[in-house]
Amino acid sequence: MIKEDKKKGAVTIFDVAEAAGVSYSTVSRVANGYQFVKPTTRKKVETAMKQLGYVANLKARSLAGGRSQLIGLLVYDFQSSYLVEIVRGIDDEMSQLDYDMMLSTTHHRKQKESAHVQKLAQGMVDGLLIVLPSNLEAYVEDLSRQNLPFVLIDYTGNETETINTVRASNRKGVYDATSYLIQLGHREIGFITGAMEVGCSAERLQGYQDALHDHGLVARPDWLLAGDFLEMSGYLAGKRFASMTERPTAIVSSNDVMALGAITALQEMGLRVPDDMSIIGFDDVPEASYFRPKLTTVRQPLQEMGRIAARMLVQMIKNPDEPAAQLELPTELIVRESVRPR
Amino acid sequence: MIKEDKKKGAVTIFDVAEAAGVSYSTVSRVANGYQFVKPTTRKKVETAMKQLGYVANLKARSLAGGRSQLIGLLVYDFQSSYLVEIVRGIDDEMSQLDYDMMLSTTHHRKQKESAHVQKLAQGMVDGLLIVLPSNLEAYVEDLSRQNLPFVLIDYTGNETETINTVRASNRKGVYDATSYLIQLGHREIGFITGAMEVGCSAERLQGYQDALHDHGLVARPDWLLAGDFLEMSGYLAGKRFASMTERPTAIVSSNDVMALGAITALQEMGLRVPDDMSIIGFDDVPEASYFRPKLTTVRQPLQEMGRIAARMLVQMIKNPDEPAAQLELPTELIVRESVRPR
DNA sequence: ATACTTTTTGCAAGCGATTGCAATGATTTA
DNA sequence: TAAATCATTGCAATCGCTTGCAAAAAGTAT
Repeated sequence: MIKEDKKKGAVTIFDVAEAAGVSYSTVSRVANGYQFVKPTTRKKVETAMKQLGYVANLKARSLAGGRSQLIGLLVYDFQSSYLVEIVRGIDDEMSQLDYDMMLSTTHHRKQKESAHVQKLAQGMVDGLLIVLPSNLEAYVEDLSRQNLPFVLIDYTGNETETINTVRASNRKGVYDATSYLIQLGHREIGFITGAMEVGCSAERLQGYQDALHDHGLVARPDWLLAGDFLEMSGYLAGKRFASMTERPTAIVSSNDVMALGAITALQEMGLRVPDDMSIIGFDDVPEASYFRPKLTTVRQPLQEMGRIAARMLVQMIKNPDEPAAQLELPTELIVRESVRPR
Repeated sequence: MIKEDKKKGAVTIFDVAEAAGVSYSTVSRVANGYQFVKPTTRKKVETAMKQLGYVANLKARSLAGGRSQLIGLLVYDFQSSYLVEIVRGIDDEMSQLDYDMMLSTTHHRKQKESAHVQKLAQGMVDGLLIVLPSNLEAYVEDLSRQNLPFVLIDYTGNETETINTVRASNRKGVYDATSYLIQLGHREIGFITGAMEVGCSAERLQGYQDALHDHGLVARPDWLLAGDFLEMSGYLAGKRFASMTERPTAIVSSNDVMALGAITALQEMGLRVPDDMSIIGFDDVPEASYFRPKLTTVRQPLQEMGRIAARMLVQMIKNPDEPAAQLELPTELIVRESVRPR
């Protein structure tokens, strides 16, 4: 009845205040769980809120300085399973922590990145989760200045000591994968790189090179093919490898999607995997185990990374003075069917 | 210089107004592309905005009644590829239309649905895109009352004439798939249903039954197994089919994920697909073509559905008087490797 | 130059919350 | 019983922006 007065449906704290016979500030305090409210008053207000179906207006709340229970999620793409997996982890955790997320996709348009960051920051989020390849310097400063908490996922850069990051052990993961191949008797091992503007690509390459070196092998430059994390580049690399007169007996790919592309290419060229060529990926995206042969790969705990980043962020939001942390999660070699002893 | 006065970084319209020597309302008008602003003034303001790096504060803007360029996206889950595909389409289109999206996942918690809807609606979005199984009555009324534009994706219900929906031809898709099997000589055809609380499940089942009927075949009740769209239920159905003494020669599954589960089960029981059993899915999620045997399936244009829904919504936002439309997109039979003539 | 339009601008009133500060009531202490 | 203390509550100012309304400026016709 009472609420029918107003034209538009929205029930405000004033409506609740009137219904409960208290002032609007008291309603606000109840809504925010402020401690100094007389229990009986609290009850009255809560009843009124329930009865009127009051829902806080986020824009107003966060404009006035409160929390919006909204975090921003900035990713560069949404097509790759890699990102979807991370987002799944984030979504899962955030939804348990009662946060919603605002998703912004830059679609690789570099110039848009910092505009997006600005928009989100000045916008309405309590914190930011960022999965972007690089170009960080452009907005990190802005963010710190506005002291908006943020966590970088899978970012690999230098001056990282003062900011929160969550990543996987890229170097070690590839190092282990390469060592595994070597233990299986492989001596001629090729490598497909990721997009080199992304920090982790260099780390993975390093893992490959270190492993060869530590086992007394030398990396042949012609077996180091440049990829960009997309399937097509893996496919092309596969074609290249297949048509070499001296070809390696095993290949390490900087991610699963390229590995899958490479296998397709190899098969098209009449080579069998793993009989004629072993291949190992990185990430362990869902497709890796659907594909036949099932892909042997280095699992990066993507969902877990998302979850942890989410928790870190909420932690930062609650306590902004928390010192920054850099987490590196362990990777794990998942043995399936795409590798065979030499 | 000027902006350094303020403690916090945020540049407001007041700062811009001062720098440009005009009133704040003028700045607001320029920011919103209002027509009655003298060109020279507009230029001055724009220069000042650029120089100070002004970014509109969304919360304030939408609180005051403006647009937020934000749409809400309500899904019940984020684990299935089916939803991810739809979201991909939406993201793609929305980002071109310069909207951001706020993602809320209900994680199947029914009671949370309407709370989420409320939150988003009272929150700050200009419109809502909803992918939820059912339970619609609970909030559709709320939405209409607040006249917040919204579009339902893949919703199948009755009283749908007054609301915007985008869906695929579920019945026809399964009808075609079943007919295809029949044309290939199959006479004994099993079926795995989806979760029956979801509207499209009934439609798909109907398609199966209609096809059998139209070809003079009768549906055997013991070949109609209940699934819930998740892989495990497909797997269990596969086991059931495999262990029947009289088993069908082909199976139609209400979605791909269950079909994949069923194939796994059949293989485990020593049956070859498609040699001993043909199977056909629905959706055409990415996994369908990675799997071996590659899955023959009915493609539902998921990304396209997302894109179209996005466009419809933006249309509604711009012109709220637009009449509601119900779009049904055609499905398409994708022939791969999991079906063989009887 | 005067009166009348038509553009451009500025002021002020919200939008729906949060919060510091002051006032009220209740409870203790002396 | 008065004074002092502490939990409760209310008022008013703010957050940054949109917009109706009225005043100022510019342009036209007389």
